[in-house]
Amino acid sequence: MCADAHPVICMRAGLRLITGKWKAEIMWSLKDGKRRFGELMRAIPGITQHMLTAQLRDMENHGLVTRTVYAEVPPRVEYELTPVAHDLKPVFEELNRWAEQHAVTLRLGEVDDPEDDGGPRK
Amino acid sequence: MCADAHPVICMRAGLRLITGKWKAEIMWSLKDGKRRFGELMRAIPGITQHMLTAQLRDMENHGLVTRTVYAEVPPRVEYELTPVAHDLKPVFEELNRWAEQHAVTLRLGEVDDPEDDGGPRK
DNA sequence: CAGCATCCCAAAAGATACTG
DNA sequence: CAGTATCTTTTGGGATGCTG
Repeated sequence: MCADAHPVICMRAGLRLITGKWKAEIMWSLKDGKRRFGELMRAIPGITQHMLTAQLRDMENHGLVTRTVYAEVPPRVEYELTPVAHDLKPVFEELNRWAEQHAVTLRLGEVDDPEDDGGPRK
Repeated sequence: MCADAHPVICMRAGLRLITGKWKAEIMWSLKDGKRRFGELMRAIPGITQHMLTAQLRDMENHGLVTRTVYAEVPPRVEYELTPVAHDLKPVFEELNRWAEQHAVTLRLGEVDDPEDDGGPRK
């Protein structure tokens, strides 16, 4: 279905699923269990409602998260990673290892957004 | 320098370095050794000169490939992965494993480009 | 609370033509 | 051969306002 082509084609398709400015952080925020929409907003500084909604929908369509709506007032919606998404853990672990190991060489500090709100880096 | 923030921030920065429609395929084409510009063009169907040049320059700036120009006529330029890029192998291996394992669930066949040139799928 | 709708901008990617 | 230079298109991302 995919492996009949070069493996790299399959891989590239997979890579696209976890690509996007916020997907990694969303998954990171969900790795320990369910989270509500508002919790995610607060857990991910800088993201807008629009983007959070969009990326969650995207991930939902690709089977990476489940969305559960509770018929209550006020409304409550919970998101949770699927087993498939949890299976990505080794990928992220390897990536993290690589990124930290070569952070200096890669000048990772300069790669990402200059969204420095003036506050200290923690 | 990067690990002082949440690990996910560092990882996201690293992820951006290998993100792009062609980077994975370029690295794949270079994994067994040096290649000339024209060889890469032929090895990566669909890529344009413009994009190949741009991505190679980008990767060069990030220390993922080296570019060697030979003063000959006709000109010859060879590209090669750096050790840092080779170190990405485990990441790609895990990603590939994940993608192939869940190809059906993720419907990876529908994710990527519909660049079906009319020929049969293999 | 958890969104959707709308408009807008910037970055990524692609087409095409030209060159040392 | 291995690129540059332009231009156009596509995509991703963001700001703001409204709503069940």
